[in-house]
Amino acid sequence: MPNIKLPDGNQISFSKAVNGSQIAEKISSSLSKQALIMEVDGQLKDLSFLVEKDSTVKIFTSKNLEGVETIRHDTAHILAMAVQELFPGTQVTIGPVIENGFYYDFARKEPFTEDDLRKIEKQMLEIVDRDEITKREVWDREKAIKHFQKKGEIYKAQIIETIPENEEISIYFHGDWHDLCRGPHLSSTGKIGKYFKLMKVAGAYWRGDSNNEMLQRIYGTAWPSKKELDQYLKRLEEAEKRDHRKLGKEMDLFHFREESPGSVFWHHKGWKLFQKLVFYMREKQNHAGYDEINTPEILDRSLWEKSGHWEKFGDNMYTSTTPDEKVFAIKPMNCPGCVQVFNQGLKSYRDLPLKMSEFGKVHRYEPSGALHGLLRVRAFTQDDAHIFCTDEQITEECLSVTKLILDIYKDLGFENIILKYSDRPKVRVGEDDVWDKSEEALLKAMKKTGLEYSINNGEGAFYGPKIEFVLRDAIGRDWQCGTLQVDLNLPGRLGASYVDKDGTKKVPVMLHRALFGSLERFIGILIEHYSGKLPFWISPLQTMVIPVSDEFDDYAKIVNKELKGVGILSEVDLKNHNLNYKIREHSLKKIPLLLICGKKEVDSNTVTIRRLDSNKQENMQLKEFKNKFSLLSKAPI
RNA sequence: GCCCUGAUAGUUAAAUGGUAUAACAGAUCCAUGGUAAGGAUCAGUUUCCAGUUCAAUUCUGGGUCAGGGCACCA
Repeated sequence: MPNIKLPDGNQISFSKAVNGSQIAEKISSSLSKQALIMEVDGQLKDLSFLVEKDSTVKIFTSKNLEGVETIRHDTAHILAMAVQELFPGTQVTIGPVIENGFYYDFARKEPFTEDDLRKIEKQMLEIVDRDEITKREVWDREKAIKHFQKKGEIYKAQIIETIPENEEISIYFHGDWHDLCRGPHLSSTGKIGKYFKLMKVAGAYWRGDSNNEMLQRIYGTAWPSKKELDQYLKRLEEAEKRDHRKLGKEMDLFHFREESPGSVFWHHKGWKLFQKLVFYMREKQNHAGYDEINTPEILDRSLWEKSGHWEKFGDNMYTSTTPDEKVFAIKPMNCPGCVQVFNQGLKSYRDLPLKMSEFGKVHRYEPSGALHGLLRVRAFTQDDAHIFCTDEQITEECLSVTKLILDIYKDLGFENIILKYSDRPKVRVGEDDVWDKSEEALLKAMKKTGLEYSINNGEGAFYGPKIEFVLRDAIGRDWQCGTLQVDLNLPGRLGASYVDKDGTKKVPVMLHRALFGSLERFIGILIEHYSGKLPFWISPLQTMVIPVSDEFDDYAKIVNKELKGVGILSEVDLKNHNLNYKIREHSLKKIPLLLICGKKEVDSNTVTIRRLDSNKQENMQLKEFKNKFSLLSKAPI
């Protein structure tokens, strides 16, 4: 006699055990048609699950996230089914739901081709049309392992072996085809609908471990309706349009070449953008009490051995041997050099906190497969700083770093920030009790910020725990940028000390922090966030002066010169093209303001402004324009 | 580093076992123009190194780099 409690508070009583479909039908006939999956006392279940005792039940349709995810999960299963029908002998492994879709990993010698994907899609549609009923069975563990081993499904057998003892081994059937799965699933293959697409094939290690064999992963997307599928595909297209590698080329900002993979060749405009950001940061940091320093790029091996980098970070370091056989390393981090600056001269507790900033260019030998435009390079400039302080000052300094970071992100148009906290990694230097102290101090500071955070176990730096600042861009992607690390190890290893109140020498705490992280990477993110349409003050070319015809070249040249004179980044286009042509060209190059000069402007000593992405015309006295926009062209400090 | 896919004027693309095709950009000339392409005339050791072949940009092998992933990470 189960009493079923519904989310709206209503209760329905049944005279005997009922399944989800029957409950849905009782609620309304339209719900029974749309029902996909249900939740019984907080656990997701198949609609065929029999509810025997009093329970709270929620029914989900494709309007709920749970429903959509089940559609994706089922689509992954049907993908596996289709692959095994078309390519017998292929082993199935795992096929989880991911954001916007799913993937399935297969073990098969021959690679899947693009053509194969289209064939598989066809087969999947056929399976949907067959509308095979889903059946669930619970098997004995040993029976299941033997069964899958016998079938040649070695990976599935391995998965079963790792399922905890207290969990059921459930097998889902669609006709004869069956697979190990926790479930839940839709009631038949027809329920997933036809709005899915296989996107790409990729390699992926078994269990995500690079020591294991590589499987073939097929990625797919699935949605409840054609409209949603089309919207998703459209969004992907839009994201491609703002790819910083494409825009960087079009806007003439930078390029890469074979002679130095992962290192940027900055063109003039890209470098201007870079310098503007550095200038802005420098001012911000000066105001926040930092002293800028600069340290060598190449340092003797012995320093890296002392700091621990040689042992813990050596695989990522470039080294160099001189003609006289000395071994140097090109710095992968700025910290050891900075500690050496701190070590010069005696420091008193009165000097602390001492904040030293450095725009340090570092080199890291990243795995070739990791390189990705500006977002992952081998040579990059950090807006780095190291804060030397006492134990008691840690929390306050961490808070002031956080404030600075949030302030800067806001100026650059990012307001949506989350924090990620990472504690001690496996490969590390220092004693555990020192780590205990560092982790506690950093965690305390982070909680005090009141911002949303998540915890990543084991992902700290080798010398200390860290907070990472993750910002969300205009199209909802997350980028990890700033970082803040508490380090109780390196100062001691490199012999840093200060004289305390009582006259004894003490080892200072060192905080490592970067605001953008890497200037290169941040510029990549900025370009994508703004689709190349950078705010006026950061834009490396702010105005283009365009004469209506060559009769007005002289006036255009004067305007250009006057704008440059007040610090506006301006150029004049005297090429032999008509006005329409030039407007199109410079709009595509994303120049914020086009200034048109013709007879009207010459006679009245004005310019006509055309803003990027607007076809409105705005006439203004040249003098007024200069006053207004020279102010706007400056960084907001 | 690992898996898959690629590499052709400055850019984006097309084609072919036998002289490589176009658009745009660039240069020159004509048109002197009012808010997203006005018209005409001029350019590649087809990524590198081998091999097969009378002949390779095309087929085969290798290198390098790039793209999509995995692993790694700012």
